[in-house]
Amino acid sequence: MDEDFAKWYTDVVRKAELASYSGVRGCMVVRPYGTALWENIRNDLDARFKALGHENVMMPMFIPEGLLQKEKDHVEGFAPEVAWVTHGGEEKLQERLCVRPTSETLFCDHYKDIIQSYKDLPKLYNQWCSVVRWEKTTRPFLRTMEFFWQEGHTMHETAQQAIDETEQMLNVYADFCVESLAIPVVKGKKTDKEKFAGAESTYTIEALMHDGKALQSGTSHYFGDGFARAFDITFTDRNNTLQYPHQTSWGMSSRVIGAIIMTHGDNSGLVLPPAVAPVQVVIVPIATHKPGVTEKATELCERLAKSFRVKIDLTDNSAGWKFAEYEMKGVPLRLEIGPKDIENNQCVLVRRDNREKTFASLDNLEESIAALLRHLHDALYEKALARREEMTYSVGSLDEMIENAANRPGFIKAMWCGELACEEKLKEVAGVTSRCIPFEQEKISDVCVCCGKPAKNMLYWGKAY
RNA sequence: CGGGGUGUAGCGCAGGUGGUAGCGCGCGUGGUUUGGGACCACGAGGCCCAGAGUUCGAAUCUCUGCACUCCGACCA
Repeated sequence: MDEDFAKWYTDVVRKAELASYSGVRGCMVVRPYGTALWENIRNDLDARFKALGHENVMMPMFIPEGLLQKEKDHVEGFAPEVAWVTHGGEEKLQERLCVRPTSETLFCDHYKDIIQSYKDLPKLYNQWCSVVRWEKTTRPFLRTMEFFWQEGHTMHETAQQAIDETEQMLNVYADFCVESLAIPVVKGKKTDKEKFAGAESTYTIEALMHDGKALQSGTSHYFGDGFARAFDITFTDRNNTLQYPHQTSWGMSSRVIGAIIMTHGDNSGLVLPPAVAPVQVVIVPIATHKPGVTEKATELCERLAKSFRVKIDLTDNSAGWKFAEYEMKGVPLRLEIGPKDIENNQCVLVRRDNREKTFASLDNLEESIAALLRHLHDALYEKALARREEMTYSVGSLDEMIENAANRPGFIKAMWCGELACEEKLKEVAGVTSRCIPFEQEKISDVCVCCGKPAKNMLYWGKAY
């Protein structure tokens, strides 16, 4: 994986059977294993959203051109990458329809109809869907023309409530990454240059991949009342005066699957965090030709299925083949059971992350497995965190920035004056973009790394996917 | 969208001085195996990316597309 990270990545996607290329440029077939992984991610996140009062809806996949154009910054941001439907059957359409690249405009159009009074607020909607962006270059999960995601769109009585929602949802994403994906993230705010088209402010969680490149893993936007004004959404407030509601949107996409691959994967393939792994324990019976082995292993599988996502492999592939196969697929725990184990009322448990083997009694096996899965999750997180720390460093001067950006992959911490010109210059001379203004600030120096004028903030810089 | 690379069996590749194709893995059947990618036998599988051109004849030569891929620029 160190020689050619890009090839390693696409090999893992293919060999672990997450996705295949399709006949459609830039679009992938998400295979059953990849789909099961996405479903687990989705169910986990969905429960977190619903616990906070959000409701799921389903919007149309088409946006009439006129609707898309209502908010100026928004259309300018997305116009270059939308797909247009111009014909219905043989008939040319009166008005072109774009295939949604994101659904702010559709939600606004609908909110206009259903929001009349402060009593109608807040509206906390979310949808799970796919969207299309006409990307120039694509890679499975990281950037595809059609991708899968959820987009939350909420409307609030006051600016403060909307700001609170924006921050709350960013925290939901960050907690999800840590608790379910074992991926450490940096929480922060995007600079104006990097913020979402039409947003007042954009918040982000940034993760660092194995190769030192950053991956934006979730994002949450505060819109103020910009869209509400553009779409003429108004409500009567508690003092019987007409107001514009305040809005947010937030999204996390199937791209996080890319983050999982590039955060935890190793030379043997994928390594999946137990919380979302389609198979948490794979049972490999040994010497199935010996009497009783298959029966005992099957019985064990049925028993464990009550507590874990478990699979038994009874194919006649060799044991060694199965070991390699499930390592490639990132299954967190392998359970081996053979004639010798059966005699001793035990089995062998092997961790995917460090291949550590332990003999476990069949009597309290559920506890042993649960503990190992917990330890594995923690170990994945600690390892990823340690690597991120190792690859995060500070620079104080422009020369140092250029030198390090070229030779040392990772997050680069540096002070910034707040000017767009400096961001553009750093992009040009060092090839780095601002990842975020982290909530956890630290003072490296008093002056901007680029222009030397007084600095406003410390930023994370880096090369991004 | 700019620069490079690659398109031949499911996958990885070879072949190519023009004469309709081969290897390894995988796949099917039968058998022997099974604690780190087992083995034997038989077998199936290809408009050689697409279109046009040159030619008696094109997988091979010439154009033109398209797809994938890597490196930039742009974006979740």
